[in-house]
Amino acid sequence: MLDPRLIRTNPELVREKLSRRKEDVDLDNFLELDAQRRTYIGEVEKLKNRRNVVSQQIARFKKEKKDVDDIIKEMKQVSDTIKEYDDKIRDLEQQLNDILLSIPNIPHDSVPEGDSEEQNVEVRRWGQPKEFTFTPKAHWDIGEEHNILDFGTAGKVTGSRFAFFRGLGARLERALISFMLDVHTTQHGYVEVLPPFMVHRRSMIGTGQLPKFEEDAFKIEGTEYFLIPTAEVPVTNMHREEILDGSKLPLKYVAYSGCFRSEAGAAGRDTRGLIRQHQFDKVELVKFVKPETSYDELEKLVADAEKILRLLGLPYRVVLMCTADLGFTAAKKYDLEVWMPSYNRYVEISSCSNFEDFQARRADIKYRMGAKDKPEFVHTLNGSGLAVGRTLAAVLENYQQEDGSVVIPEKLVPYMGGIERISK
RNA sequence: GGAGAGAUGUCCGAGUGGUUUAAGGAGCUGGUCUUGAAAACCAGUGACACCGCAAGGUGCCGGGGGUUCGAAUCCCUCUCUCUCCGCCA
Repeated sequence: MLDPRLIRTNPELVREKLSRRKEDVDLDNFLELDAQRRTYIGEVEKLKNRRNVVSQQIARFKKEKKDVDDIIKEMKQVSDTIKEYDDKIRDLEQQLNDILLSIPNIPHDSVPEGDSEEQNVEVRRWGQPKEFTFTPKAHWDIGEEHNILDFGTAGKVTGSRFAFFRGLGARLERALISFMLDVHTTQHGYVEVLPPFMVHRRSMIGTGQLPKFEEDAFKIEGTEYFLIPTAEVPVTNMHREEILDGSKLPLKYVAYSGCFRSEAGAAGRDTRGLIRQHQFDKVELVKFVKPETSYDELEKLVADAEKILRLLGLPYRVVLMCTADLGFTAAKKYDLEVWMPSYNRYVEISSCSNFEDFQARRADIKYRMGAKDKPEFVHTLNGSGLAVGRTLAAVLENYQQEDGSVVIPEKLVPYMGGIERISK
């Protein structure tokens, strides 16, 4: 959510900044309703003041046994008008809020302008894609060969875009989760959280998944609960409607969760394998920071996520998203893309964003330095550290051997109970 | 799922329709006293949000709605917490 005051006082600036997203945003309606709202508030507050004053007068007069019928009759009138204006204001505020919730975040000035993913900018690469002496297999073939991934049975039991992990596949998934959590808690200072996998509507609005993208989410029938599409939602909303102690910032959390995405519109892409599933595991990093540090914190967040790929020895690159590929809520976003041999290209495995105060406004998360200071909105950030299913896919593909076996990355061996290789 | 109890300012806690539209205490800030501190005493201080250039005003006693000239107080509804029962990993 943008600052309504900024829109009111400097609509041209907002318009110009938003135009970099190549999206048409109508601010005129907002400005019009906003002006109306303030007019009504001015009127109704005058009346309320009169009501308060006269109410006390009535009490006094009654005590003195004076006649108050006329005043009460008049006050009835005033009261009705107040109700009328309050209704009007409520209605206007509802409309204004709906508009505010549907306006995307303003891109940071350092974000390149673009109208498609073509204009995303590669920032750096790490590692060399391995030269295979044979034709590398796709991870779903490797997985089925070793009977560690089973998509067919998942189709029978649930439907398409679900998977069974079994045997060493299940163990590898679990090993990756533990490994990532351990690195982020012990080396990067994050506090581990295991959140609810369902949240109510207000939380989904708080982080920006709703109201615009309801068709992407799974909703539990007969309840107001949504399956979380990412741990970002419950973890960011942990501090909703709170005023945090500024001296305790930044707050850093790492959370494992299952993630559930319907992505109704995305059918047809990446239909095979683990890349695009309705349910997947993710280890998510979330930070609450002071505004002046948020861009430094974003760089650190990216580095923390990169660390996992480095420790696993998976080649990757970092890409800065252009304005068209930012998503609704981010002011700036980097993607980490891991090398996937069967795709013969880099594939997104993490997305790290600074939302500035966009989510903080929606979820009402503030901080205060001293007891006398005014509370201010925090900046929130998050990033995958990493998407676990895709990491498993990347491990299978990058570590496959000519004989069909898969070598377990050194750092994962302790988490695999000493197993160094998956083979038949 | 059933029954009951509760939700008040930073904290504790009073307050069942109007004589301060949040008492009293703690805390916090300043002062007196003291070599210093504590204690005591005196004074001040009540989150937060909105409107306004400002003065000031308005809202806020878990959320929302209603009754009334007037609601923390009465009514409806929702949420959460606690206790007991049922069910259950």
